[in-house]
Amino acid sequence: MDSKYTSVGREKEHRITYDLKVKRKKLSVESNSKNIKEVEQNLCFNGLCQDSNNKINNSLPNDVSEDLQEARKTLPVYQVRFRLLEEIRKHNTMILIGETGSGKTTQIPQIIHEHRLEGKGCIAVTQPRRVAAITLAMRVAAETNSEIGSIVGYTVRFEDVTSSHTKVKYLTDGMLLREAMTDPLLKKYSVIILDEAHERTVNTDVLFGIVKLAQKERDEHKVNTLKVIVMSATMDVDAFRKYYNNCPVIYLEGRTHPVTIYHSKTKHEDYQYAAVCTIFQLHATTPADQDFLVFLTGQEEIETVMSNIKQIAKEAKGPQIRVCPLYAGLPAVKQLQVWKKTPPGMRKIVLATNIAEASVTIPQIKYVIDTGVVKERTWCTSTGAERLVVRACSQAAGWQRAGRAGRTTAGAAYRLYTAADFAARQQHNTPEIVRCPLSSTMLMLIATGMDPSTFPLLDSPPRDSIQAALILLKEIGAIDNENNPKLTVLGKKMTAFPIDPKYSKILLCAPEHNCLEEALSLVAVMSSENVFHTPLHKREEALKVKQKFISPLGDHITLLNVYKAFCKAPLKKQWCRENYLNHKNLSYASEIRQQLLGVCQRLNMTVSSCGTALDQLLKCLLSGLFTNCAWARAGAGGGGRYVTSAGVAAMLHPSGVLHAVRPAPPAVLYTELLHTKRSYLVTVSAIQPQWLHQVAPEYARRCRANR
DNA sequence: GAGCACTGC
Repeated sequence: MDSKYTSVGREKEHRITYDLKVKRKKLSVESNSKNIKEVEQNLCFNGLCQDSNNKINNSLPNDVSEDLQEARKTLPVYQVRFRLLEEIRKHNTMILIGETGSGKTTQIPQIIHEHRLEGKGCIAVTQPRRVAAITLAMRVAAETNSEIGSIVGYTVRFEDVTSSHTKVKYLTDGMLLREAMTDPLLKKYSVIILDEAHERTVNTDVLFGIVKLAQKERDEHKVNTLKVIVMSATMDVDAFRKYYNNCPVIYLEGRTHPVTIYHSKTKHEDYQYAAVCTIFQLHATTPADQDFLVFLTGQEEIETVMSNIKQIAKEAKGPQIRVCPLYAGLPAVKQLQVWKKTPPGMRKIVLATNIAEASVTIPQIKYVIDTGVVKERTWCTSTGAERLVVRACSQAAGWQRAGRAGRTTAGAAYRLYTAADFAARQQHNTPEIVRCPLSSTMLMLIATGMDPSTFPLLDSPPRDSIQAALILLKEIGAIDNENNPKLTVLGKKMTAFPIDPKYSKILLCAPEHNCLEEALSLVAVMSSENVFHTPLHKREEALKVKQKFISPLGDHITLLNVYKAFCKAPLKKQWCRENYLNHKNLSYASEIRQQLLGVCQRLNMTVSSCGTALDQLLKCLLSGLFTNCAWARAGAGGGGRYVTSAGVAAMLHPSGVLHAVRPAPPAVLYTELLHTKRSYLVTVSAIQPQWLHQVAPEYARRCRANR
């Protein structure tokens, strides 16, 4: 609450209007800005451009398939289908660039299937997100007038809606990766379409390589040919072409409404402040039915700006305002507010994180206010510490954000940074694979029979990062050595679990500690997202209700208590609301538990409970997380200061239950090392130092030697 | 005594 804005609010009589006036001058915008439409048109060639109209509408009436057929015919893709077919026939690999609304994702699989280009095989279309895979499949099933799960189906985690005669299958890229672990040649597919390639998720990047190798090998061994189509919005086409041996690139026109871009003339020191000023400047001059979308970096920032807007709105001219926060950690019920229509004469202002950039679409947005920043997670190879850093977003992200103003009508985007600033930014987001931990990915590659040192990646991660992942896998016993890694028996079992390898190690060790029952619950919760929801202004209350779950043993047992209580609660949604817990994430954890239990049963593991002997569970946790130990620093007065086995000085995070405990435990295990203002251990439990010798003797000896 | 962006199996 200590923001600069609060002080503006407190002295509102004489300051708000003054500041806004000043800002109004400063913020006057350039009108010679680019128009997204123009940019799109410049991208078209090859005679494939047609002007047309289309939108995948989620609320489509599903009773009239004739209408759907008519709608299909108006799509840009439809107009050029024969030309496209010819290209697909001629080439086994191609890149297809198409903007939003070109219809590429729904139509191209259908066109291929209508002409039976897939032969006896199946057409796979990958998506980075579950919802997209599901809704696209449903749309295409409706268009082909077929039952979902027959000709057209989808596969996502927890859900497989396909059958033996499915020919067009939408699936998440993670799902196709898992299939590749049992069949690296992906023989059941004759066409694989990798969609949203520009997002460059780890999974898509790995798939690029898997598919490339599968194609080559199938060619050499005369197995049925594999056609690969990489689809994307604008992206680094040259790099992609090179990667795919100079394959052809085809451009399709999309259909969005024109969006006018405005840049600030001067640099703003404080983008939150500039955002609030811009909001009220637009608010005073535009009709109430035109909604705003503001891009911010996170929960706290959104909450601060929200309360500032509410304060200023009491004084400001213009229509009534409804402010809607939107971030992933927000309970689903509150997220829904964003899609609720406001009464006439009331304006909706959505304050969102990156979630609104691609994951969700809000209709009726007329103005986008882009602060130009994003919060990004980075990771340090040598210490294993993670950082959340606010940094300038890429040009591609800037265009993506601006495009959100042109979904329903022509709109405008206000960039709170200068045109020169924009031009100086990096063109594309840094691919995730070069900035995240790779142990899961490496384990998966090895399980698929790939050699991590020669596997073709479009962008290679730092050598350290690969090395660190292999060392960890060796450490937890998943592979036999780091240089020419082969899976061990344990490692093979680990790959059966769709979770972090450290967590699968915990589960695999649980039977010998007699605590698989508890380990399953805990690993499921740890694999889900944060279950605690702490709104800024209700923090005290949220902390108070948390008390009843707290275990003196630490955060892990506390999480277990939360999960157990959740399972027992009869009215779960209401119970979660009362206890400041996130229902969505707890339900997700319970689905994960179900899935993990299935894997354990297939592996014939004994599911038993340690009852009140929670030491057993902590030892078991340690057997997977033994590289995450920290020891209290000798002589550090007051306690709470630790040093990790990698030698990083860190403190217990104040949100943890051990934070207030005195004397501080001499040794702890932590789930996460997070660097913000200082280094903190997050999600921590106390351990007996001798446990480390029991569960990981070799590692313990080396630690001792180093300390 | 401080704050976690977003996906996925």
